[in-house]
Amino acid sequence: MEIRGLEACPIADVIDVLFSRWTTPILWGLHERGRQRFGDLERHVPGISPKVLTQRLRQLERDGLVARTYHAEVPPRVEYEITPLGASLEPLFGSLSAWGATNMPSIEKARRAYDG
Amino acid sequence: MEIRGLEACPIADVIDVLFSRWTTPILWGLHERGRQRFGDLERHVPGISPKVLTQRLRQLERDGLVARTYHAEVPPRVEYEITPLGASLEPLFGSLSAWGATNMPSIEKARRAYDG
DNA sequence: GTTAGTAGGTACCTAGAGGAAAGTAAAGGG
DNA sequence: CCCTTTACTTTCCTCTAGGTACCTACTAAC
Repeated sequence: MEIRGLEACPIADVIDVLFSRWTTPILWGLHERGRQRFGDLERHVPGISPKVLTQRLRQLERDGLVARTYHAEVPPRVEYEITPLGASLEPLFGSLSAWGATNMPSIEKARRAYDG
Repeated sequence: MEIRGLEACPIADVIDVLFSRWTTPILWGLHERGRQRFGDLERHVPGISPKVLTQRLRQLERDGLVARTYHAEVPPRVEYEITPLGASLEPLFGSLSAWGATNMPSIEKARRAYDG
């Protein structure tokens, strides 16, 4: 990773894709409970509105991280699932989770020290 | 406190710490060019305003990822550097960068397919 | 006395993200 | 003819993050 000379952050675009608001809870929900319908996601991602859930799912679909399957029934049924590209995030999220488990206590300690 | 779906996503709090806006360009700049002054950061993080740079530096300092050193001179001189806790992010950012290098082409391809 | 140079602080304002609530489509059942 | 269900879509509104511009303290040098 020799990006010396580049002033912009080289992982900025990756972060935009992976960590924009609501994306990780959605991906996590799909990863945890597998393929599921719109209403299931709405129920399991606490606090999200249907408008924003639709927006984020469209974005994830456009980025190829989530696949949408529409069943032309009445009432309509739509299923979402993680694509192989989305599944390739698993080790990344794993190390993120591991870093958090190791270091979040230090961060909270630093916060208490700073605030006190 | 921001609601990102805390109950549903176990890495939500880590993401709030590491990937809130402007934090990674700042950390990257400190990592690339080492200890530096406020004005240097302002120049090297393109587009950031002094107000927000101050806000983000205070947040990073509070979280223990960045250390601030104030020199009581005239004119004042303040230096920022990454702490060991901040430096522990290097492998994480490395795998993030690697994932991007491997998969961003797939994402852009998916976007073109979706748009077309 | 006034200017330069640094690291902010503060007041004001705007843009845009997101919330709430209502509307839409479709087919079958009553 | 209306009701039901689902997955949105649309409209309206709010709220806040962030931008702009100006203000501050401090001393040396001119």
